[in-house]
Amino acid sequence: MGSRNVVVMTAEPATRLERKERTRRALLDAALTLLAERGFAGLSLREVTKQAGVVPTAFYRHFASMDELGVALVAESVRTLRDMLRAARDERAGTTDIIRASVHTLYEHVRAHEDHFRFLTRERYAGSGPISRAIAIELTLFSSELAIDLARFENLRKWSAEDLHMLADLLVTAMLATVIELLEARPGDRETDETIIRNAEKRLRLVLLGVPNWRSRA
Amino acid sequence: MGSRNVVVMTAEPATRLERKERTRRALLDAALTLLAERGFAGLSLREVTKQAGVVPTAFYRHFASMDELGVALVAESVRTLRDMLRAARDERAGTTDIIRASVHTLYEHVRAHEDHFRFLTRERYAGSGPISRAIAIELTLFSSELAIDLARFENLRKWSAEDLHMLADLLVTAMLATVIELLEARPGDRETDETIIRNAEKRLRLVLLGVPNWRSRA
DNA sequence: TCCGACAGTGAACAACCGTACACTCAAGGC
DNA sequence: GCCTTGAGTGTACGGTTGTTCACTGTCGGA
Repeated sequence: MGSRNVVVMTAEPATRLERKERTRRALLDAALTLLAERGFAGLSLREVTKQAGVVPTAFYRHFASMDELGVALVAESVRTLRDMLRAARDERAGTTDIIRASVHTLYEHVRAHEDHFRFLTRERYAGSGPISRAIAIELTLFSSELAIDLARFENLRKWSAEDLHMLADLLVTAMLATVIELLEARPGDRETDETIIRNAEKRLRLVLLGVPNWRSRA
Repeated sequence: MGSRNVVVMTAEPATRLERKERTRRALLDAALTLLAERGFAGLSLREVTKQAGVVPTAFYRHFASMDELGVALVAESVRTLRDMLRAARDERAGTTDIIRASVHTLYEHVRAHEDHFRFLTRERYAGSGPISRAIAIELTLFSSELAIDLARFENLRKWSAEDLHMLADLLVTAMLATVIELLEARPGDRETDETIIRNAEKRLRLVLLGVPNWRSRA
């Protein structure tokens, strides 16, 4: 009560563009906060602005509609996802157990950006709106990037592009399932986390076990 | 314009319970219809009753809240899912290509009950409400049933229960991914449908290819 | 130094929401 | 044949929603 506010604002707002960017961020963060316990469809413009500490009409200075705010969140969340893929590339370079390393980077990134991952996984199929569409597009791109990565492996050198995409999609789907399990786990439950990780590794191991024997059909 | 109404009501409603059941169905069907283009969170009680041709307050004679209506929809949709599993069991009994047969039954059932499958896949992660919880529980049960089925196969005789569940989960996840692809496909596009089916078969083939070489670790 | 641009304000609106309440009127047990 | 039960009606309410409009005050370029 007597203590100062927890969030300390960087005292002087300097330039005008910085001010604007700051409330834009406040809006995005407000939405992300509210999205912890509700789907995007359950958010109202007024709620978000209230949470951001701004009057409702100010919203329109930054976004034309809630959908536009949502698409911005997609872009932001996808960046997090891409960062993870890059980190996975780097991290597995030094190790022999690629699966273990990949799942580990996944785990770390999910725990560090729960809100982004929650948003992506929840809204992916939530409706037919612009947000689900945007996520679908970005996830296809993401899967393609992974396919390119996969093409470098010895076992996969002579796989067709189509089969590589199939494999990449399967891996992405499995990974996203793991993400959801992690997000639904009771926070701080170390034991559950390890079970989920072990399961994710098993799944990947099983899938990749089939790779050497793969013979593409018509 | 001059023609009679398309839907012909079975003229006399007979008993009172039947009447009640009929408007209950009307409410459920109204919801399913509206859910074709919106998420459950985007439905309002008033909308549903209007679509059902009933006054808003009549809703409470059947459900205490929209959530309760949603849970009823889960039960109904899960029944469809279970019917599918049973059909798959029967259908694959006569064939050698189990994968092809299973994917085929999946396809037929999805196309015959698009609304149920759309509801399940969309609302599965849509939030943290009673509906998502109900779906999660039912899907776990479903996965367990599949695991029991799997245990009968020669290749899987000596797999641990944990590994069987892992495999069942993986298969369910892959199947649901196929369902979503089918639901998102442009209706009536035969070519796209076949591509999706072929892809689904490939995915399953790859996963099951790893089975003979599986060695469970600590 | 002045002046325009513009991020944020505050009041007002029409539309919709869930729900309470008093009601009608036909079905079905006695 | 009467009387209770209860599915469906109609009105009314208080609250929330998205969006409009005219406004204020300050930052930053001329």
